[in-house]
Amino acid sequence: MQGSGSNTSGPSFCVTCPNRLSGVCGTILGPRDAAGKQTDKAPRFFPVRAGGQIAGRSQAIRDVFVLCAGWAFRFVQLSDGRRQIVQFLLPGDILSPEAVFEKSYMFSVAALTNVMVGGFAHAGLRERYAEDSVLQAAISRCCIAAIRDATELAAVVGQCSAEERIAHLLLRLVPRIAARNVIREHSYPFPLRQQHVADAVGLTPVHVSRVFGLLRERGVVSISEGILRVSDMAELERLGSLN
Amino acid sequence: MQGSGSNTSGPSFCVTCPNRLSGVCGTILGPRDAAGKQTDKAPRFFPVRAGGQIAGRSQAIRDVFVLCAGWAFRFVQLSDGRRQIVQFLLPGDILSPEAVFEKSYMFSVAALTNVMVGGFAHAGLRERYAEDSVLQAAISRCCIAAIRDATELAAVVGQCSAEERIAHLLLRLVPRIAARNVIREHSYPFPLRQQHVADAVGLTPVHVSRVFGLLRERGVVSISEGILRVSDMAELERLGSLN
DNA sequence: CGGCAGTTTGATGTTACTCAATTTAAGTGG
DNA sequence: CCACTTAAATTGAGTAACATCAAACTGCCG
Repeated sequence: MQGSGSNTSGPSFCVTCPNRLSGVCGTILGPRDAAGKQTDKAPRFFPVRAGGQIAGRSQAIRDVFVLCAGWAFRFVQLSDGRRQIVQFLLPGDILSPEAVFEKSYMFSVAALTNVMVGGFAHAGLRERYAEDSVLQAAISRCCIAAIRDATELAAVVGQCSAEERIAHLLLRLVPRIAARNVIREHSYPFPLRQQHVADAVGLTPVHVSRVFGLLRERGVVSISEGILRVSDMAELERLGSLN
Repeated sequence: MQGSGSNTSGPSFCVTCPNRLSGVCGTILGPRDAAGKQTDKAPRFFPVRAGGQIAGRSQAIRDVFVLCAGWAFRFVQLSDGRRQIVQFLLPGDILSPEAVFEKSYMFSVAALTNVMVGGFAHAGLRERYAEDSVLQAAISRCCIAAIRDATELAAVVGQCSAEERIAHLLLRLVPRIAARNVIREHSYPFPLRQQHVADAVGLTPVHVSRVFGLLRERGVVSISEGILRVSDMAELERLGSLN
């Protein structure tokens, strides 16, 4: 894990993030201690720069991390440099739900933008997990969501065309972004490079560029200056919905 | 769910299956009642014919199913007929770990061969889940494994060539088959049609046939009469291992 | 023997990849 | 604020991998 260990007192991110994981954050956070001093219950906060790795596969787990601010992504790294991005992480998301149960990370996580992560001591969390049924339920939901998302990704990547894959990615991302942040109606902050999109849907960046070009010409979506504009949601759904 | 509701008394499958899920089975099974009469704790047994559907997406969950005998597979069905097989299920496997927590199935499950499934009443299981920490741990392991497998599948399908994908599939399957059943050294029962392989790795059946042809010529693996022979495990690992 | 499901093979088409050049955007230091 | 530098996106041409279509072949069962 890179980034200094100094503890800028973290923003109270969980109060303000109305996403599916707020339950987890709210529960885990519990007693918000003075200045992020690590106790069994209060988290430590770490800043990580864009591009920096936050967790690596097979690395021993000391903390369970929650993303407080910025974007990150979970990915599988192959030995020859290829990588599959499995999930983009937004504020409030747990970086890696398996961290609660396992001894080492199964996948890697890296920062997409500059981020702030909150780390909860693994041991302390396990203790509370045993007693706290609300926490259990939250983590369960989280794991189930991870199963659903990973399975759906496999289906999309295995069965769908380039256009469908990209549409699906955007379709899943938009409501999650919207729950946190909207620029204007139908405009969302979108810090991904085309390389990220490519790694997430199993295409090359140049092909991603071509598909985005087509979608732009057809007036479906357009991306510029880090902003995603959805002009034709119906068409996007037609392309990217699995059902 | 098809298959008659009559209860042939199920085989005591869990005693004999030394796989990662035996813990779950052993725990869930608990009191093995007289003749499969449904109580809160004892399972009901259902036979399902090859090809028959066992669970369907969005279907309400009444039972949590465990595969007792035969092969099955979990898959995502797209509206236009395409499907992605997400996992092949062997005796001892839970058909769908999310069934413990959710109200409806997220994915579909079908029988590959004739199978016998054991169904545990969802309500009863939930009750026991709240109290039984061994059961909780077993289900957690199961969910974590599902996350790992689905994520790895997404990575393979998203990033790897046809040959690599097929090698990976076999590589993951062989130890699981071996834990239950081996014909001779390096020979394993393998009931999959090439269509199943195709749906599992995101290729067409004819391309699967070609790749199998190559692998056979190169003396890596060969399949005939429902038996998979692995002649060159080292090469299979070189091709199919993610690391 | 005939029919059927599954596999194999060949010929051809399409999608997406590769390589390389160009344009645009985003920083950076003067 | 502007020249300079670098990263990202776009565009074009050629190619490889896989899909599609169709026919032939195999083993199996009635």
